[in-house]
Amino acid sequence: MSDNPFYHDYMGTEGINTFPFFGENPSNYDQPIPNNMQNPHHQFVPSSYMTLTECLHGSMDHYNTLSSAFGMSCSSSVVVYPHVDHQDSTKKSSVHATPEPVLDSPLGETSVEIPPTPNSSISSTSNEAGGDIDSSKMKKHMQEKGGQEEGDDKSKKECKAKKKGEKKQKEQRFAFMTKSEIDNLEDGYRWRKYGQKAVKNSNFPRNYYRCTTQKCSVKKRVERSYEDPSIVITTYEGQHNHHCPATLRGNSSFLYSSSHFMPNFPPQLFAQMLPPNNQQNLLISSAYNNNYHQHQGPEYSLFGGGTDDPWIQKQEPS
DNA sequence: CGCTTTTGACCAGCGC
DNA sequence: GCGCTGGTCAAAAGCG
Repeated sequence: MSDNPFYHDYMGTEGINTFPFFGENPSNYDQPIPNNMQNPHHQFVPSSYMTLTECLHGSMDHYNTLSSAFGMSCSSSVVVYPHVDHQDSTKKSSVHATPEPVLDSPLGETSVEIPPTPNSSISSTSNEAGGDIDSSKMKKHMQEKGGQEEGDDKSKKECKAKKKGEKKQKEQRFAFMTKSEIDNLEDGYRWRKYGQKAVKNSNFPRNYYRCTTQKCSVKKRVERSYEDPSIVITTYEGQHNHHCPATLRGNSSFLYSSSHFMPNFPPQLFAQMLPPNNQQNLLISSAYNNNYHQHQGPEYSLFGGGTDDPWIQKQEPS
C-alpha cells in the first residue's frame, strides 16, 4: 500500500479491484461496457482505459474519453474524488458544506487536496458486503429489545461496551459532484429517502437515502453546494451487495440516455481510475477546480448545458 | 395496499 | 456538563 491517504481511505483493504458501487464480486468487473455508454460527441473507447494519472497528464482525448465514460453530457459535469472522512473533517470548525478539490491547474497538476467535509464520522463497521452494524441499527436493536425488561440493562451495557470496544471503521465512501438541476441523480439503484437535514451555512438541505434492496446497507447523501447551487454533491457509502436492478432488468438504456452522471458506468474504468500504488495524485476530473471558477463568466453558461458546458468546452480549444 | 416521502424527535460525537 | 451539529428513526401523510 502506498502512503496515499486516498488509497487507504478509498481503497480500504480491498485492493484495487473493488469499488463501492459494485460490491466485491470480481465477476462484476467483467461486465461488458454498454454501447450506450458511448457519447456521440465524445466517443467512449472501451479499450482505452486509462489510469488516473493518464487522465491528468494525458491528452484532451483522454479527458474527453473520461468525460464520456462518466456520461457527461449537456447539462451535467462531474468531478469525482475519493471521499476521505478524516476525523478532523468532523470538527465543528470545518464549516465547508462543499468539498472542494483543489487543482492548481486543470490537467497538469496531480495533487489534489482532499476537501474537508462537514460529515460527522460514520459509526459503522464494514463486514461482508456492506452488512454493517452501525449505531443506529444498534439502537434499533436495542429498542426492539426494549419490551424485554429483563436483561435490558445488561444488553444495553453489552451494546455500549461493544460500541466502545469497537474501533470505528470508516465505510468506504465515494463522493462526486455533478452539475445538475436534479438533486437525486438516477444511478440504476433504488433508494429510499430516510432523512433530510438542514446543512449549516447552506440554504440547501442534505438528503439521506438508503438502498432499498434487502440487506444492502449502502447509503447515499445528496446535497447542493452552498457555493454553487448548480452543483450536486453525492456521497455514496458502502458497497452494494447485489446487482444494479436496472441492469438486471435489461433496461439500462435509460441510465445512459439521461443527461446526468451515472455512477454505474463500467467498473473496469473505475478500477483503472483508482490511484495506483505509490502515486500521490488523484484525479478524477477536472471540473470543480479553480480553473473552472476562473472561467465562470459571461462567456459561459453554467446552466445552459449543451456544448456551452465550460468543463467540456474548455477541453476542446479551438 | 404497499411503498415512498416528510418531518419532528432523538441520539452520538465533538468542542468548549 | 452543555450546546451544537450530523445522522437516524419512525409515525404520519402522500402517492400510484
